[in-house]
Amino acid sequence: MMAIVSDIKTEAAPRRDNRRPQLLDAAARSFREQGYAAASMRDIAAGADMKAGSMYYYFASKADLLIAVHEEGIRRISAAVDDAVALADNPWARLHAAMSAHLSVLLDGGDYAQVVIRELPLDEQAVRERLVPLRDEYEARFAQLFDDLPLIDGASRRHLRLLVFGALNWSQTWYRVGGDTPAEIAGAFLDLLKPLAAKS
Amino acid sequence: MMAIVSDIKTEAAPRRDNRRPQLLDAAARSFREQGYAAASMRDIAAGADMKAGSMYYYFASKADLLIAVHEEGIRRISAAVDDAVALADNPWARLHAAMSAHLSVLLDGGDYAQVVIRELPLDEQAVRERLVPLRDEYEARFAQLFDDLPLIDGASRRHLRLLVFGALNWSQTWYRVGGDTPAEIAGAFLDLLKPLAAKS
DNA sequence: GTCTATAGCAAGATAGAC
DNA sequence: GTCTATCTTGCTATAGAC
Repeated sequence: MMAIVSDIKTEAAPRRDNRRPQLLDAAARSFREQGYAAASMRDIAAGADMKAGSMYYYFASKADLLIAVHEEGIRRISAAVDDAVALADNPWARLHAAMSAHLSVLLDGGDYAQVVIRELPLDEQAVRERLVPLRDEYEARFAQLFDDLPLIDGASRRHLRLLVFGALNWSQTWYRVGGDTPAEIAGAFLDLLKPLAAKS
Repeated sequence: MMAIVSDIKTEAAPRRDNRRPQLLDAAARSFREQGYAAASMRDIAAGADMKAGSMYYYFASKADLLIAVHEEGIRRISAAVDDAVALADNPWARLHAAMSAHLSVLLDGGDYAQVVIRELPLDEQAVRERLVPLRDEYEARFAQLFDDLPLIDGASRRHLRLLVFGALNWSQTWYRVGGDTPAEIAGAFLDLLKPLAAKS
């Protein structure tokens, strides 16, 4: 009997942290639109229909908010890339799938991924130390994909990775909706590099 | 007689705008180290051994300071690339020279060029409208260099330019002094694309 | 949990003495 | 030209009522 009452109480308890997701969405949007330094806690709170003071119930500081946005952004883009890679069955197809997924999330996938790529606060050393490992862990997937490619002798896998990954991330600056799709961009870049494939 | 006196006075007059260059240097350094939004006018002034109020004699606003830094940065990197290109005598050599010069200025050339590449204030529309044409004019040089390459059929010059130029600019994020030199990076990237050269 | 109110501070910019 | 002093505004973060 007591156990039943206790269970009912647990089930009926209001969910905690109910509005944390909206707050995080609003933060991601403000950070993307204005940059981390220029975004204000008031604006972020307003984006979640909240007053500035209230958000400190969920996040202790603006830096914590940025870290949480990065974590969520990395989680999303990692999942998208992993899912896409799993469907491909050879090294070049896996790389193409990963590039397409990376670009899709970065260019059409909302605010989180764009913040991850663009916002590394240059001062605030403590924040950098939290965020850089998140990025490195994500990028390690790509290093593996490049290592697995069968290439002609003399091709530098490291420079190939830096070339491609840099170009993908820089695409934020020139991409426009209505032009090439992410999959087309990834395909066009890879076509330029296919001559490096080893003759089988 | 009067003319002579007048000439002497003109010649003896103190040079105007004497400390504008130091101020610009200090601004470039602060913008690079902290980002435009996070840099403060007080810090910039202190970097030129000046008080904050004094710098408004030279620049009417923080935005004007950023525009002036961009203009000087574009001037420097354009001159470096033009000089390097002039010494090369075929399309691939010209592109390699341009890439090396671009990277040298960007990676080892001080604060101005890094600000040009990295700092486009996301809000402040009026500032963007001043800065984007500066960048576009610079980038047009590279478009010409790619158009001049003799390539095998089917290679997209536009995507090749986006691939290479993006990778060059992104190199700021991974470049470390003591690793590859700018010329080596440019050479390694181009080696990966040489299979696209048309058979002569 | 969310609010109002505000502490405490730093920012960009201006005024006027020198 | 450069200074000091200050205006005005906006910021992050906190306190305490509800």
